Amino acid sequence: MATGRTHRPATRSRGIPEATVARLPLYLRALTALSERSVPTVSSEELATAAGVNSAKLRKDFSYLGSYGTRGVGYDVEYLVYQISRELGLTQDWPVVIVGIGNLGAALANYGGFASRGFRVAALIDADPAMAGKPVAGIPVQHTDELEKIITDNGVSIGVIATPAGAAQQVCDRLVAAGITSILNFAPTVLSVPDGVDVRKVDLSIELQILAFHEQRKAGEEVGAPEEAAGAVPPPPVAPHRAPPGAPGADSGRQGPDGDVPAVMPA
Amino acid sequence: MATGRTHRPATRSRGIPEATVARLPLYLRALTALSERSVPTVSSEELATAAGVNSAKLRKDFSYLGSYGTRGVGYDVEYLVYQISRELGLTQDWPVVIVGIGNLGAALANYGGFASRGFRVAALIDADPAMAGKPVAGIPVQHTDELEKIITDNGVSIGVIATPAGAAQQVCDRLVAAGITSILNFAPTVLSVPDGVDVRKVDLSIELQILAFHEQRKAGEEVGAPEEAAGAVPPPPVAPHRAPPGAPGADSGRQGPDGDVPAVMPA
DNA sequence: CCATCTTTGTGCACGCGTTCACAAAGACAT
DNA sequence: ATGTCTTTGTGAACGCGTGCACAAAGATGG
Repeated sequence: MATGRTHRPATRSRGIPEATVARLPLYLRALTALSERSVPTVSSEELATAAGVNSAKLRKDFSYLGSYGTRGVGYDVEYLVYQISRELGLTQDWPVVIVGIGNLGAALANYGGFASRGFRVAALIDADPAMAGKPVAGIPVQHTDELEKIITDNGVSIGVIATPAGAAQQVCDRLVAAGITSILNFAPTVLSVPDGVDVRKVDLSIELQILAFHEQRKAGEEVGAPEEAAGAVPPPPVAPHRAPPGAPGADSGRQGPDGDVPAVMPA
Repeated sequence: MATGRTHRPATRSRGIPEATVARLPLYLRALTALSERSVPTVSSEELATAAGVNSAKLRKDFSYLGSYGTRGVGYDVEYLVYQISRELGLTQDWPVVIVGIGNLGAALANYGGFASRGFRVAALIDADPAMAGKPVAGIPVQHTDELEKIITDNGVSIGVIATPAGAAQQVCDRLVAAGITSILNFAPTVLSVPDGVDVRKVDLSIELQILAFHEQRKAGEEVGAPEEAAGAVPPPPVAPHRAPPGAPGADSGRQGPDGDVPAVMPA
């Protein structure tokens, strides 16, 4: 997958493992589809297949929520949809603000899916004065100066950061100071936040790099062990200080726009 | 984080744990920043802080790549940048195709960051005939009919799916049939692929739901145990078949555009 | 009311990943 | 050279997550 866990090792609330929480949305999606087809009940086997997981894992996940199944029959779809929604807190309204209305921010704002499942775009915020007032997805963009006021007035607790990497930490600090306790970060930076604030990150660059790693591995196995040019692994730095011995100019002069691109970006 | 792992449990190639591979891009990013500031060496402690991880973890991660550090000094920045880049396969060119040029697809295409780190957008593909030929981010969009030809002609092995959920599996099948072995999926669907094909997914909806879960938990702890309205947990379905007893109409009639939205979307 | 058959819920074992804690390696000063 | 001080590399313990396999629960049919 393309997401990454951040800090906060075990959030184990009432005993629900973090790994299970991460799968609940998957089950919910599959169940919603079944619900729309008016399927009354579903077995762990069927649902597991639909969600792309192991049936034993699914049953164990559900066991953390309680015993909602009926042996010999399976799970009641509607009931399970309700239970999971409630457990995830989707039965209530979650106002969300998106900061950084560039290409990605605009795409996220236009993304109608927000409305369903209890998430509502309360405001769009951007630092560019030229953007102020301009409607994006039917919502007028507001200037960063209004950030604090917007957060408090709307009781927003979830913020989405889609700014360039350079502005992310600063925006993050302001969001947290204004009372936000959950952040979804699209900027390619490590955000530092105080305890009690959750951060999850979405990073296209990292995902691509992980895929490249496996891709290279696959290609390498086929041939035997091509391992780059010739001398497999260049010898470690013998004279550690100053310029490294074996390090070729491969990545030299690699600055450019790197490190300040809008949302999801390499490195 | 906002990404999710898909199938392929242990990819443990030459002994590099999957968890370590997922962190290498993080280290690389921090190292690149240091490199640009011309910092010659860095200790595991400093680098770990910059990457937002534990120093012991970082050292163990690097130990899988080999002994590239110097005791009493730290790691040579340039050398490490090279080693990690090579390990991740970033020293070679990776042509990528983006399928589904809607809001998100366009945002990804416009995202200049692709260029750095060896990733190159080889083509943009969309099913809408009206989009054909229209340039997005300077690259003319091509029709889906050309998909197979584009893949083979350019030797593309990595594909990005940014189509509506309904079209994702179909597009995925065609990509795989055409020879693609790595897929980054932005559509809110579980893709099934044959062995040997890696899939990673980015799902805004799931990330938001996970944040909502923790947010609800935080709010609940403060007050005591508000747990919804009154009767904490509605009794389990006594008459399992037919309509579930306690299930309120909370999520009823929840179809709408759900399940066919462009890229990242709820449920 | 009993037998059979389906499917859940979970005890258990295993493996991966994380973290601690420290010995060894090497830089640096004297 | 020798000693001190810094920092790496890793052995070992621990905990979480996964998957197997099965007993118990309940539906269903006679």
